[in-house]
Amino acid sequence: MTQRNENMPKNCACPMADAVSRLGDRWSLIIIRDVLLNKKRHYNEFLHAKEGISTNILASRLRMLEQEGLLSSNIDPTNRRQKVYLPTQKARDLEPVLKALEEWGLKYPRAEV
Amino acid sequence: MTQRNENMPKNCACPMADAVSRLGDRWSLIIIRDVLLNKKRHYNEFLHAKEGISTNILASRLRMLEQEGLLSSNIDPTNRRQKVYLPTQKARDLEPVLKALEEWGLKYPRAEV
DNA sequence: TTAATTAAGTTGCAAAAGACAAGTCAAAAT
DNA sequence: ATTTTGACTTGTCTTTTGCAACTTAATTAA
Repeated sequence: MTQRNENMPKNCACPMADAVSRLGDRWSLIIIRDVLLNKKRHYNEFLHAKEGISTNILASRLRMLEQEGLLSSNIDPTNRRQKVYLPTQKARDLEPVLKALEEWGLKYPRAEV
Repeated sequence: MTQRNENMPKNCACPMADAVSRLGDRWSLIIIRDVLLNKKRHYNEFLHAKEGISTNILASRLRMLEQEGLLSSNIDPTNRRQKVYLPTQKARDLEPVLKALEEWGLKYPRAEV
């Protein structure tokens, strides 16, 4: 299990740094994007995002996002081996962050495409 | 030198993921916050951010942010051993991202303070 | 009704990134 | 001339990531 930057002080008094310490890794926001904007709901859908996350990292991120209260999960009653992940309000409230990142990314695409 | 997630495809066609692959680590946005909002300009000021970045990581991040065109650096003419880092427009355009993260962080402070 | 497939993981190992302490080196202050 | 300071680098250790292979239970196919 990942441990979100334990050496940052817990009460760092800067909500922005606080947010970064919880979301500032390479995958959390990608998963949030997929569940929020691309309506992905299952492990396999997240796994096949074109960014290419690996299975163990995906599993640990889903677990962590659930612990952080950004995702909820239930077993699909119609197919008991499918797990359904859903975004919480806490995740939905990240949409402005995604939007802002998207706009910046559009304005400044990476150099050596 | 850090290498921002080389295994993400370069042309991943999602500007948001593209932005995350360049800024989604524990320190880049903290440094951008300091240079942008807290008007920090020198290595030592960044170093003493209350989040506690270590010297080698700070050096590599400053170098990388400069390469990415988010910071410019010049030697202070009045004190030739001081290096002055300044944000570029590209960095200033991250302000909406910082704002959005801050608002989310305010609404959802970390649990076990 | 046994056999194959599939969803959602786990395990093991190598490589990369991060943390911490100590050291370097040139410029400036004493 | 000596000490202090700013901006780093180096070395070592730990943590996180990436990759491949394996597991387990549920479902589908033969």
